[in-house]
Amino acid sequence: MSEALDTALRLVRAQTALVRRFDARLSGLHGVSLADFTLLLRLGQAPGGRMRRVDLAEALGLTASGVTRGLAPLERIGLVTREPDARDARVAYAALTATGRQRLTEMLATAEETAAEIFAGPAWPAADIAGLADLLTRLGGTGLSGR
Amino acid sequence: MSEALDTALRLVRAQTALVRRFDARLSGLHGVSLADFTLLLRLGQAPGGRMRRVDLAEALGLTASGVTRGLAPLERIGLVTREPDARDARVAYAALTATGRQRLTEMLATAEETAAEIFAGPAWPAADIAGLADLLTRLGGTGLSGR
DNA sequence: CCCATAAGCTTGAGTGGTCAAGGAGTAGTG
DNA sequence: CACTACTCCTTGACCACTCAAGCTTATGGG
Repeated sequence: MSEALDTALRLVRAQTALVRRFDARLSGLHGVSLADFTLLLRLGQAPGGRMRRVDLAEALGLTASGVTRGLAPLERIGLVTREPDARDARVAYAALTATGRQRLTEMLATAEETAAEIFAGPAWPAADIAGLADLLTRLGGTGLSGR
Repeated sequence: MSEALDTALRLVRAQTALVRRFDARLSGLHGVSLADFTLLLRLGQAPGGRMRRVDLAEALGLTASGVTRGLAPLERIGLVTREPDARDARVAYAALTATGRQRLTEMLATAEETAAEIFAGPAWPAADIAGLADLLTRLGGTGLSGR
């Protein structure tokens, strides 16, 4: 088996472990999944705390319908609201509410902790973390702090 | 946002892109998903082409029930069979059939091609692919050619 | 020998996503 | 101004997986 295929499969495998770890922490402390958190985080990074659903989908690597479905429960619990666009009646922005923004900063703290634990220890000097981030960026996944 | 968290989220994002790409190719040419392929590949690497479901689950990063559900359609189309264990009546091995083994080698070829495309170009010297594989291995996902 | 506990597997219910279809609105072109 | 083609979003049907519960078989200690 080629190194390339092996690497790709390792990445897929590593992801499931990561996701499980984040999910456990986030759902235990805040009742949200990693997917929920990522969605909120992305909103939080957008100007005005709001984005069109289509752009959210692109940023998260989901389909439009995935976003619709993911947003629904977050609206129900009041972390996100739906806002119309004055110019274009087709678009429905997803916007962080005040409590959404507050809860997000709490979640962010535990996500940071979790990430720190994952990359803790002598096996993970800072340079390697940065190196990994760099390699992953080349893989086409747009990432969260770029665009 | 810390580099660690950013890296973790990038990895998650990169995975969805990778999976989509493999799924498209594999399902187009062979009618299987990446998950199916990985399962078959793992079986193919095991001595005798067979494994206990529990071990398969561990190797793939799934739960036991995930394996049960994933194996079912592969049994239906005759790529895998169920084999009892002489010593322990609880265990049901999953074993590649002859046609399963043959189809697997075809799938492997297209998976290799896909991986090669993904890591093609000057952005991906061999050393970086190996480096990425190494970093991913530290992340706890057991990978497919070790154990 | 019997029982308690544990291992291996499957099943029902629920979740989180996909895809295909469709409704509503916008924009460009004759 | 009308039509066509496209964009944004949602919905129904489905799929892949999880968790919790349960069944069957194994095992070790009294």
